[in-house]
Amino acid sequence: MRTSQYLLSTVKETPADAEVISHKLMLRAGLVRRLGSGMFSYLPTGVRVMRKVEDIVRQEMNKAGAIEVLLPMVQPAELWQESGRWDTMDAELLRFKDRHQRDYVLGPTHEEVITDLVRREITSYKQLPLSLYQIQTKFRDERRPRFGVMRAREFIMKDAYSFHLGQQSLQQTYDAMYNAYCNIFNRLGLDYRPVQADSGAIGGSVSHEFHVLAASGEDAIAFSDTSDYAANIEMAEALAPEGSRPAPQLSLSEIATPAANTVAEVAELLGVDTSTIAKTLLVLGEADDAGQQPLVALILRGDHELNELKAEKLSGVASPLQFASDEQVLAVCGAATGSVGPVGLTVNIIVDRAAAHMADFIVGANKDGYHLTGVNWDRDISQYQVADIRNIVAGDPSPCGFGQLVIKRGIEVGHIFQLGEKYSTALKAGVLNEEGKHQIMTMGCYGVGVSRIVAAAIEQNNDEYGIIWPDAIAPFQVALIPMNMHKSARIAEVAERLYQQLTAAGIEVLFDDRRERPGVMFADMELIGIPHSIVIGERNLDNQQVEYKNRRSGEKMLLDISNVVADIQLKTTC
RNA sequence: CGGUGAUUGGCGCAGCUUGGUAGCGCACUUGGUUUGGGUCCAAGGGGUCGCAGGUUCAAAUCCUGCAUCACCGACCA
Repeated sequence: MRTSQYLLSTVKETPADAEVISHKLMLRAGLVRRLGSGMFSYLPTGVRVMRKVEDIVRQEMNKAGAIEVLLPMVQPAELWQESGRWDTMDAELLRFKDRHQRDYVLGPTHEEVITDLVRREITSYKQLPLSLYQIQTKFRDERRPRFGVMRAREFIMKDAYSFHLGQQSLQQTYDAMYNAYCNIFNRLGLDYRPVQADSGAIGGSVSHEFHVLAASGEDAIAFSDTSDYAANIEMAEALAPEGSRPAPQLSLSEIATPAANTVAEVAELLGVDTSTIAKTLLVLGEADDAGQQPLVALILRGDHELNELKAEKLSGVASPLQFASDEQVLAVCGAATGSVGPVGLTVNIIVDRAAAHMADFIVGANKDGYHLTGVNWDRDISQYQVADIRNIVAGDPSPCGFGQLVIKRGIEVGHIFQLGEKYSTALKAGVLNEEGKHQIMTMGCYGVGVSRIVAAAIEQNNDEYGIIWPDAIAPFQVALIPMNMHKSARIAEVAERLYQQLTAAGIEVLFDDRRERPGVMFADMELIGIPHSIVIGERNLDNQQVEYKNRRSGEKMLLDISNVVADIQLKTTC
């Protein structure tokens, strides 16, 4: 490609609305332009990168035995009513009507459509297992789109769905997909981790997320410092502290804590560490037969945070988790939220494992402006159950039994789920099994955020001059930069010749044939992040040489013109 | 959805307090100059100042409403 016949669209100044580095660089390097909130046009360079990512994903999907399809983005509401998600999904599902006033949705995901397709096409167990995938545009009406294409409303996703006669078959495909995902991210040249995850609203049980590690990531991931264990921070189990609980030393007494309502305020007032205080959170319990929701008290150590996901999974706790109102708190314990405590409380009490290990601790006195000190389990509070309801913190022992947890941030670029029969049951998608009986299929689903990968790769690979693409997804492999070609016939001749030779050898070259000064060319090629560049100048031409420079390492060397193609082939393949 | 802020040429911004001819840098066009790291000089084109209403002799500027966008949070996963 010649720059004179290309749309470079690089800009010097960063548009004001970009916050994260990938967004800034995607705008400056001419990869995307914003059309509206969370919607982006892809310029030629952006498309080239996206195609590279798609090709790798496509190859690995095919290798894993999945077959490519293409499903409509506009989907009739009936299917979503049939699965139940028409009612359960919130405004993230974009709904609209056609000219006949029929309801439609803009597909945020395709479980409904694929399950409908498969239930019509597949009738026998002999046709299973079956894996289908597509690479296509999705639309999710995010409440707050941000970080450029990283959390856009319209984005490109690879979504695959597998259909099985039973769990064992699903597990096999799930494992194959897991490996395919590892292959994908290895080939993309990204620093990533598979982590255990919650399956959330999509449904199902077993689930892994694939995260690209980056400080700007929206998700927190917990890793063991000595084993392979990695989990979404919401999923990581907080183990009970080692050893037995210390014996009570102090007797129960009441202390005035005027104007101290938070754990931090109480700790400061009393001159103690927040870890010696137990905080009591009142939430709604599960509705009983009469529709009443009794309150439930959740007790945590003062320095720990409630994990809402863990809490709402407990029986007796309402899901989604809902905190008690001020009136409800007052009615149950006779004090405002700042002074609630478990002593004498008549509701069900669920204690975090770490909090259950405390002795001689401090709690609210259920009396405004007072706390209790020297509180001890069993002696002062007899009825309670213990559960894991907190977020893990760095330094906690790893649930796998090896090492301590460290917390890093990641960008979720892939997510695989074992869906089970959630959608196949709702849509009555079954086959005749070996006994000739109708049997509901078991499903898995597997997503890769293609456009998000582009941004994530930039988050991980950039410097003060711009993007540094991994070779596998660079828009061009080589930048060919002639110095003042318009003034030197022999530079023009060498440049043209190298361009022809490299292109003929199947190498993607961006030949900067603009009549620009050298500095402009260098700056643009570095901003775009082309991994290898060749500078042709009078300086080295007398020796029949050109200069090579590596974008990532900064390594420079002289290449003989006669060997350029072979040398570049070596550098781009290894 | 709550909070904060923004909206002036393609991009980045000033002007608004104190109403009176719409400006700067980049980019673009033309000529010259320069040529191994975003040259320099000169000339030029391009803006109903987000929209609607109000106040005023006069509104980019003051008032009211609306829209759009971004950031923080919640939500989602």
